[in-house]
Amino acid sequence: MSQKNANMYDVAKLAGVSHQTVSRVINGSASIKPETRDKVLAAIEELGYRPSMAARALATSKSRMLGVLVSDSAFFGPSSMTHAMEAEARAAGYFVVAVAVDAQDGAAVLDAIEHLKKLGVDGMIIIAPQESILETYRPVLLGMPLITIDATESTDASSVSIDNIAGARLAVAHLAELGHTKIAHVSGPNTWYEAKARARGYELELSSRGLQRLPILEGDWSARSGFEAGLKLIADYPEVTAVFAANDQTALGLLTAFAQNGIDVPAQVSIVGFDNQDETEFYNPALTTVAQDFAGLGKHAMKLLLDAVSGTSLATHEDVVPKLVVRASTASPNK
Amino acid sequence: MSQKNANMYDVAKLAGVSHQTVSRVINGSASIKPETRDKVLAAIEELGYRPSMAARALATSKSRMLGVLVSDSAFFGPSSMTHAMEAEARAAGYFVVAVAVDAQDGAAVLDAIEHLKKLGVDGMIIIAPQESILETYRPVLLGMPLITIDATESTDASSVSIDNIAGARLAVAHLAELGHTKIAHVSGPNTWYEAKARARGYELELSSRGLQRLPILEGDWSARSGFEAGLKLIADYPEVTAVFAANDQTALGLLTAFAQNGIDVPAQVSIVGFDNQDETEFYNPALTTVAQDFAGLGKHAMKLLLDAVSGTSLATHEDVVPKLVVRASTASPNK
DNA sequence: GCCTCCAATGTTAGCGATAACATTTTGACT
DNA sequence: AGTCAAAATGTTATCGCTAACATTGGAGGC
Repeated sequence: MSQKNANMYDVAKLAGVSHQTVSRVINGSASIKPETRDKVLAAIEELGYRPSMAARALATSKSRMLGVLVSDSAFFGPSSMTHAMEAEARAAGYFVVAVAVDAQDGAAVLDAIEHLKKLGVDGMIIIAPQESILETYRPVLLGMPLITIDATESTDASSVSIDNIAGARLAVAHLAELGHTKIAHVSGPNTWYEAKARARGYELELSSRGLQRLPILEGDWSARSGFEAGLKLIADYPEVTAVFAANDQTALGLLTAFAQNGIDVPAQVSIVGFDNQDETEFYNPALTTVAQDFAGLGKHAMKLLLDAVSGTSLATHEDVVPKLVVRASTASPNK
Repeated sequence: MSQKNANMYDVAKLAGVSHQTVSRVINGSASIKPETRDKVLAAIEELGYRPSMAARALATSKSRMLGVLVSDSAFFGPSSMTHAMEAEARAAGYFVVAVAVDAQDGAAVLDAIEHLKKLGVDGMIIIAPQESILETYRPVLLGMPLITIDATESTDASSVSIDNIAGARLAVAHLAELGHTKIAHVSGPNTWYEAKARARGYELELSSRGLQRLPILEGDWSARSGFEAGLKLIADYPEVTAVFAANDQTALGLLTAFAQNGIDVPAQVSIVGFDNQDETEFYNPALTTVAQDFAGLGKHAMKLLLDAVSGTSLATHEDVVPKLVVRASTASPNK
């Protein structure tokens, strides 16, 4: 038994045609007689032939590989997003190489991009949660199809974003409509686009309603930072009756801080999160939050990249609009 | 300006040497005069030359790409695990292509494996949480370096596992030592190795202590299933004073079910989770749970694969031992 | 029946690296 | 200085595919 994998010539010989004909069959060329195609297909089957990606890549200078650069801070969104991207790419016969790095670490990001270029990816998606990444490294990526997922307000055809401002406004509007007037915000780190956009949405909605803006407490997306912000709120801002947290984990920390201090949510304080992670429904109380369609976003971004790579540029900018999920952590304030 | 990327011959010409010498410099061959090396390196730098992975793969029949097959049920562990793997592989100059599929769907798994073989990966890691994957598809993978991450009791050199049985026993022992005698278990789906191993550990620890074994409630890892199990426990097993949940999310559901029914945790019922996700510290009350080192596991698995692929087989089976993190959700029962 | 044209297939030449072998330096030792 | 092995470098073939051009064989027009 020959261990060596069959190549195109082996298939050609068995099928009694030239290797080029085999190539044509594989690539679905138009002018192939059905019976020839069948012979070739049978030979392929018999030999268990699998085309060599390496040889194809060498001949076409297209690797059919796509790079995805993710921030490694293991948050909820990116993981479902990358899975969706991978599925989409795979369905189109592409391969995804995802690289996770700390977006804060410029050298690491550069290194990761270099790594992907070394591989010879045909295009890239960069999930750019922080300002640092985008502008600095764009030059390095010149000439390469690139889609970014960010929270900027750009309407670039090569970017996809969730409208964080709209999402934040949704959350704050909900609180305002319940009758809250002292609404605080615990933000994410303000080096992050998303954190800034949500904070911006918070401010915009407040001012459009003529409500007083309270100091924004800066967190770091973690439950711990939410917890600490909660303690500070209790100590320094007793007038606050509602808090908009930049993400669900922060909201969880807040929930715990209030619970431990005997403050009832939502009777005394209302809390809204952001992301709608699976578990939030079972927080105590169930969390009112802003739902993001991460998977949909990832899928859309990958479609754009696939378009760009294959030349059929249907690329359009799409703002994914988040929506509010009202649960038990919000109520009208006790006057 | 020439758009075309420089190749090895361009570098050779600029450096005034043969292309083979360039190849030697790149691959760190021993017999190269330092000054020649410097000339070549300078030329590489000047041209911004990057070796073509495709050409190299074709010539060596090694792609330097590794496949990782993950279950797409987006749980906590796999994501930190794959990140750790990717980092480890990248440091060794390898590329990781991760494919996420529903492990339950046999056709999808086969398809994913086929996808990776098509790419020509040099080896694979399969995170095999369910029985279905492993035995069925091993034949398809013959001859390919393969590391599995599972929860079996095998001590195969090509597998890595977290000792779920030991972890479960830790949790149950903790409860028993607090004085609990009626300890219930809410398991994961019993098609999963991990779920079965944890249930097994639960049973083993109980019987080694001569404690009564209660019916195991089967959940599906979700907070919802934990919640529902909690309601059933309250209705049907009022004698239960402690619950060991198969994972943290299930524990969260339990926490909520008890809270909503006015049952105090830990005063009336103690709860232990499994995984030690970041947020568990801020559950209300803070969750006692079994910590798993997912990142360490992923890193170790990748090291094994790298060894296997590069021939330097130092491969050893390693059982990663989880450890208990005691927090506020467990206490001695009120007699 | 001959020519044209097009569909179907074949032939040859790279893509950019490494492998294997050939050749030229170099330097140590007589 | 002359010899010879070892070190350094060069040459040629090859990996498995696609691109580009070349060839063949009928179907249809006149």
